[in-house]
Amino acid sequence: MIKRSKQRESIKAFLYGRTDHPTAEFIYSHLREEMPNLSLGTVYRNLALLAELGEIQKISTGVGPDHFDGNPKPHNHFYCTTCGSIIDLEMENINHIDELAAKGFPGHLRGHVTYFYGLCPDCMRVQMEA
Amino acid sequence: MIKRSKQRESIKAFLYGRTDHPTAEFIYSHLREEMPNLSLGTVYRNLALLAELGEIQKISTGVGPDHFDGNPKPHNHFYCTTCGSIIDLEMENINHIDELAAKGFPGHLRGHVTYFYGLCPDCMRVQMEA
DNA sequence: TATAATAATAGTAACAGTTATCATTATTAA
DNA sequence: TTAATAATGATAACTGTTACTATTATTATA
Repeated sequence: MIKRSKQRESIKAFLYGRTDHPTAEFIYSHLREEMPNLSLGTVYRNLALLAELGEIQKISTGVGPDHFDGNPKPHNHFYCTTCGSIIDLEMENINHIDELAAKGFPGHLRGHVTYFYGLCPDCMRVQMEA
Repeated sequence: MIKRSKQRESIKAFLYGRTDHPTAEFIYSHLREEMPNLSLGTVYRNLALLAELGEIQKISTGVGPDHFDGNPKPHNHFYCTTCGSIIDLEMENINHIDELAAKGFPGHLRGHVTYFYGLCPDCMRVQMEA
């Protein structure tokens, strides 16, 4: 049985109020300005819970810390290999790749995770100037 | 300037001799039977180097430890969410998704990482029996 | 509205996986 | 054969995350 908490609601509101994809640490350090005794463990615990409930998304690139997305609707992400930021991609969906993968595979394929990588617009600009 | 080493060659030979996708720890504990004073750091160091040289592949699912693939040719992987094993998929290539993603993206897209997930054949069998 | 049950918290310790340090050893160019 | 230096083993340190526990907050119900 889930009981509401100020902390969880703040975390959710924080994520819903932005379109970037902050890390647990980032969320923690920002919310702490308003809730000085918020605990990092609480942030992790609630991010995991919210992701499990399908209210937010967890993004694990395998490089550096996980990022979190306040938008729970399925969409693709871009990862900048220079600054580490995550950016939403507006592109047609690619779910047909699941059929391609499932064809002839003897297990049970449930889905896929994809992220695209390269240089984000900001880092591209910096590189041009140098 | 790269100097050869017994350790690196053993690691490479170990990976080239199998079609599964062992972790650094697995490689370490197996090679240690023949090289009792092999160090785990050496395994990590060489796996990173070999991956950088493009002689092997590093697979980061974001869940648990990284896995390594002795086959450096691009191909797709399946990750079993029950036992954690990584399996090669034989499927047509999906590089066209890069064009879909790059279309209208203002940064520089260099590529993508995809892994498919679900239940591997072994875990599926176990589940059937239960 | 008061109480009792229990979910959630803060603070902290512990953990997994990996990388860094550094004195010693192995490889290789000259 | 020697000198330069890349690689090693052993271990410490690090990053990101999860687990533990006593205390506090929330909520169902009396």
